[in-house]
Amino acid sequence: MIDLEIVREHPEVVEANLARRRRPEYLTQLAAVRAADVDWRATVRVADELRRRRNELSRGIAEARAGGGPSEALSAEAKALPVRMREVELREAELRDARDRALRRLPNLLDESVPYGRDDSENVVVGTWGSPGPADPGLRSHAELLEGLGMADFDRAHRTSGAGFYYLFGDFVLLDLALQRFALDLLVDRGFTPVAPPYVLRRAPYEGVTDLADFENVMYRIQDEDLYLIATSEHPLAALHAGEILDPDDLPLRLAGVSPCFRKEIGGHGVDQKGIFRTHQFQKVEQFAYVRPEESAAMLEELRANAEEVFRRLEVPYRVVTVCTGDLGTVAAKKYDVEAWFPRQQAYREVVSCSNCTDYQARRLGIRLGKAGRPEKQTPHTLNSTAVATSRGLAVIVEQYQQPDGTVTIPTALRPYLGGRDALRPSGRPH
RNA sequence: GCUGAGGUAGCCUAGCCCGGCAAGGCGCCAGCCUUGAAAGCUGGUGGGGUUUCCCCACGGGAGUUCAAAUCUCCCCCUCAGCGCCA
Repeated sequence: MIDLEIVREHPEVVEANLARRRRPEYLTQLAAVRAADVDWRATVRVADELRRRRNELSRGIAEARAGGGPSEALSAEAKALPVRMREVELREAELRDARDRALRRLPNLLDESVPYGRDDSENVVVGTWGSPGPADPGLRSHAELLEGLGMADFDRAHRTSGAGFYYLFGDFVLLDLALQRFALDLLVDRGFTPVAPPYVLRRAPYEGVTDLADFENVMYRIQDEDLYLIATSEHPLAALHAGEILDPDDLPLRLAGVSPCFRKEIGGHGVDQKGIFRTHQFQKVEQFAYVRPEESAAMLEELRANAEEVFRRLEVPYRVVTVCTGDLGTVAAKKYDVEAWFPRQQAYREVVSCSNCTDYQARRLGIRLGKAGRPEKQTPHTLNSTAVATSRGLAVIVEQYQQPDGTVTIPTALRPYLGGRDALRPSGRPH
């Protein structure tokens, strides 16, 4: 959530920033926040005065009784006060709630370097690596290849669990684990601490890490429980320090989350729907960092460099885009996507999302900076980035490394994790 | 799931039975002292406001009352023991 102080002191700055997101309702919401805040402050004064008088009378009654004197006159006035107070305090609470609800719905302030644009077609390419191969009509989709190898069964999974789920088999399962371990080792080398987080979160901490629309559209809820399946380990990693005071000397904190991810909304249409590119469930190794405010811009580049390094070592061509103002999510101030080259589709598709959430997440979670015994008002920044998601990461490897005979060569970087296997070959799993 | 104990400021704790301005310790900040530091001493150390003062804040909410940390009701969370369990 945006700092209320900034809204009060520099409303024109906030307004100009929100306007860049090209959603007029944000400006309406901002106006609502400001109006409710002004009214709230005025109402607080009235309520304060009533409470002051009541406290004064209460003390008078207590003193009169202690001195054995009469207190009836005071009591008479005191009895009349609560009626008026109830009314004013109700108004005070309503205004505060209205202000806070509207404030929480406002998106993060955009970083100045975010390009202005309408939608993902106006994201700006900031780097490419490797060269996409020429179009080849003989190339097969990853789903087709995996089924041919006996390493995935989508049809049965659709019957047991619905579209968006899958069974994986044999060496492909080992490849999945190898890819996770490969990414994790790379991060550990670079100072990250691996974290196995809880796969469910309560609603209260969850509201701190994401916006409310996600509860309707994205998250699976456990029936009759106040628990939601995580959509990414970013969420439990952000909630990890909710309500705490972090020592700036301990920052930056680099965490590498490993977990399955569950998402109801998997959206979109396009070629090769079948497979593991868009799924309700996948594994992900996630980078997460808590940093001092002045460090977050540099940390965003660090996380991005790590994500790029994963795909370089896998020798998968990719490009990096800066997500434009119209396509940026609520929580991020700036975001890069890494898009890997899918040769059959002849297209770059998103495989990594790398975000600087600045103080937006941390403030909602009640995280502050401070030394022991000396909490400060300043809020740390949080950042997150995919290292590798082993749905899309696997999909692109299969497409990129497919051979004419239907086998799939294993990237050199992953072979040490696979006991010397150099290819996925038909497993002979009976159908 | 059952039983019990708890939730008070950055941390730890008292107050609750018996309603009347939230006490104390640690940590932290400042000052004094000191060559310097420690110790010691003094003051300060939650949020807000129209800032000599006032209001709010004791897990959350409702109620009783002139007045609630304190009494009543509902809910949430944590810990311990028991039960169940890979």
